[in-house]
Amino acid sequence: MTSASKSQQAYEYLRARIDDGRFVPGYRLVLGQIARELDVSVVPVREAIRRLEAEGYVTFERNVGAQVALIQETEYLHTMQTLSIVEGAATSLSAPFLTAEQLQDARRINERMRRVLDDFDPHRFTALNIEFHAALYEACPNPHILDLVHRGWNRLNLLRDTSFSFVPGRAAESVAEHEHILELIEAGAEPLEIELTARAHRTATLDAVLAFTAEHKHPTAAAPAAPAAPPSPVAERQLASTTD
Amino acid sequence: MTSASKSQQAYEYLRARIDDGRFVPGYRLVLGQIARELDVSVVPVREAIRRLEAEGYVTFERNVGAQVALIQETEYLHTMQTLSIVEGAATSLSAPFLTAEQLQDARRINERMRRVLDDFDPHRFTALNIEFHAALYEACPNPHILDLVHRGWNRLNLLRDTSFSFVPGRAAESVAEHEHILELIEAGAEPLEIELTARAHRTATLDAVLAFTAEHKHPTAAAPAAPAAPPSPVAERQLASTTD
DNA sequence: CGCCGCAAGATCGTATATCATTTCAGATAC
DNA sequence: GTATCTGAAATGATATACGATCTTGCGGCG
Repeated sequence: MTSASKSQQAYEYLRARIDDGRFVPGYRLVLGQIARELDVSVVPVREAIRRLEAEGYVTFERNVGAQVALIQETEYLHTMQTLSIVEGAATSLSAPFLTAEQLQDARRINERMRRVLDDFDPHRFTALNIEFHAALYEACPNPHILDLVHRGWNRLNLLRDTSFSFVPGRAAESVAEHEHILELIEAGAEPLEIELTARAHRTATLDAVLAFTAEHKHPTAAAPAAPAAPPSPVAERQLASTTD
Repeated sequence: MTSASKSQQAYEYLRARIDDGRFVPGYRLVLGQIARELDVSVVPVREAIRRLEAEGYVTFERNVGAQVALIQETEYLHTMQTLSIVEGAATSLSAPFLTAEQLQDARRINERMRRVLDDFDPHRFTALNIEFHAALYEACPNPHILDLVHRGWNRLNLLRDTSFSFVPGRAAESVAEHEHILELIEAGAEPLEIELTARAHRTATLDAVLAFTAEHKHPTAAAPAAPAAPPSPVAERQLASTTD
């Protein structure tokens, strides 16, 4: 049994370490060193890094080398906004194909999330959250959109373990909104309504995180132009302000 | 002046040939042969192909080689649907940032499209169409979404030169819808309205192409399950039927 | 004291060489 | 006549080697 190619091994090795945070953003990826660790030559490692580069996981500079992609301040905003759009679409497109059984599964996952609320474990809650949403959008018949959703979630993983660690109240709201989405799908609601509800669900999390961090951020590094911004649609303004 | 790296050269070489159709889908990419043509060794060519693979332009099988990605029957549908979603979002997000001048530019492009209608040149019309839409979405502040739109257009390029070659009446409708979108933006319409209008614009093209091909397709290869399907929302049903 | 230039080390870029796998033609057996 | 086996040719996979480029630290000079 010939194992996977060295190139593939290297890809998986790097990808795993980037995903779980052992290689933090900015971490320098030295070809020779990685090759030695894997006991291969540098050629397959280079190929793996090319793939990761094309996927946005690492940045590469000629004659300088690769490093785990740096995330800007605004990266979280952009990722969440993008995900809100593609996930909303995927959920809506997926809805007509969900069987009663699959909807039951989703509801069971949401029930487990509700129980986790009592003895709150952000990591577990986030894992269930992914499971719940995946159950709703995986039936999307358009593979491109599905791929975009997966990429969005992956990128989100890079950014921080979970949004729910930061915003206390958000988890409970989230469970309630999940139930609402389930009801819409079961009732055979208009696709657009499902899409916009799913989108709003994500946007609400984004807004909650932004509002929370805006309040709790180190006052030393306070926002320069908006010392006491009103709390409402934070996301929209923040995203707009990142045009530079 | 050191030129771009060999790896980059190879990437651009292949990409150009895939984009303009000299390398048709299914075309076998033999490493050694390409390396000889470019007068480089195979290593940089391999790296280039890894990038193209990650971007979906080529498929790769171990110990067998690479070929230009094959497009399934449904690929056009999926690409257009995905593009309708991300382009709609990008246009909507971009709208608030468009200056009066930029809107003027877009309108001028649309006027040129209108003039092309008289002496119809599908290729030229398509080029202007890209220009028009780019003018409207390029101001989108979210780089991820912008990237998705670009990828969508690129993939569309691979599929066929233009949708407008196929559907006679669609070009004129398209120009009219462009004008409508411009008016919405100028009037400062709700973001959601802009988004859905831009989305519907693309969906309408998709529907027109589907309806046209359904009618004019070789009767020998007729649709198996829907011999005389009603004409209305073709796209939705077609997309649904591709779940397999 | 700080800036500039130079040299050494680190790292990347590419070519070449060798091994592994696949493919396919031709031969052989049934 | 067909099927299966076999071996050579084509191609991909990886390792090694060497030259190119960048980074860094040290020493001289203003």
